[in-house]
Amino acid sequence: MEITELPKGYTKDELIQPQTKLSESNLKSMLRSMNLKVTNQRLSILKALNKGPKTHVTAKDVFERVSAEYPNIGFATVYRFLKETSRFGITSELRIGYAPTRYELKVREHHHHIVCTKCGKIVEFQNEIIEDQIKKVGKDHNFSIEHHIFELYGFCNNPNCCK
Amino acid sequence: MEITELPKGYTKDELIQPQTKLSESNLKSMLRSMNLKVTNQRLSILKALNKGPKTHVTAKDVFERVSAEYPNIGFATVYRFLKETSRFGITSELRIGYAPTRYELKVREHHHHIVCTKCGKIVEFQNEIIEDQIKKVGKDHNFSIEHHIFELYGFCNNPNCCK
DNA sequence: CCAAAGATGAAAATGATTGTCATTTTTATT
DNA sequence: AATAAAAATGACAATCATTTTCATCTTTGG
Repeated sequence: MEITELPKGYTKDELIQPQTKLSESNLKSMLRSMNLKVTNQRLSILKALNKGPKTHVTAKDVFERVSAEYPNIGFATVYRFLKETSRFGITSELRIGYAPTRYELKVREHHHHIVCTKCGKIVEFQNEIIEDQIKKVGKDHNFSIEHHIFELYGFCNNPNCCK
Repeated sequence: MEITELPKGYTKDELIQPQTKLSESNLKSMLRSMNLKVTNQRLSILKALNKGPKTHVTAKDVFERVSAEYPNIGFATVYRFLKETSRFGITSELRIGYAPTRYELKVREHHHHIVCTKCGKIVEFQNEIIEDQIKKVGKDHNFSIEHHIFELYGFCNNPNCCK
């Protein structure tokens, strides 16, 4: 199986941190901190990003969620704004395999993913030793590391995973 | 600067391992090990992959190199075959930022990349501690890890890097 | 040499993402 | 509250990497 989409949901214990509730004013100050104007569309997009249980969402996912509230919203608006959130560090971009880019609000703790290439299951993990090594590698090569991509792929050894 | 292409060349000391020369019969047995028929186009693509100094090449790069020898080769042939090489583990796919997929022959030693997001410079590195942790993470989460993506992004602190 | 099985090239299709631009909204300032 | 400048929006076209399709050609085992 080629991974082209993520699983529909996650069980709670596979998430590093449960979904956080963000108030309207939280969201507004997010926008202000980005020096962007506060619009209903943007608030709605941020709300969509913060809506569980699926926390890594594509522009299409967001578009669908927001369309319910704003039936006229354009695709470009969603794309444009998602890109800006990542530019401003509000979200992180997940680019796994050939699937469309996924966005995730950075209110969640820093973590990485293990992807099962058979069933598409995603499990999150954290590893301090790796984070320390990343800092060391940066120092050794005289780079200021700003961010990193780190994804593991393999097979989950679950009995319920498709063979 | 948004990274959309890699730098034209590498200085020797930034490469984990210099380019290896592969003989025609090496290449042919590669193809046989993939259970694929031996065609001039495929040999030419493998040669292109093995031609330095740029070791991470896009389908377009390969297409251009091979076109010199086979002016009629189709883009689809290149894409199709590159994808197969990666499926068979002959190459690894590099997907950095929004740039087109890059392929790299796996005759080179396993390594990762640090990408300067200002000037596009790429430096390769190896880190045993991280490799060990990857194994550990897989074990801890009951996954058989088959491969991983790991790329660092930041700024190279070189005086010659564009500010 | 011959007949599958497989590979190729040309061109169209796909699908995510981006660009354009006329219109509308936000917001700081009267 | 009215207003003007700056910014955002939506519709839609354009890009661009990658895939598909399919009719034609090659490879390869017998």
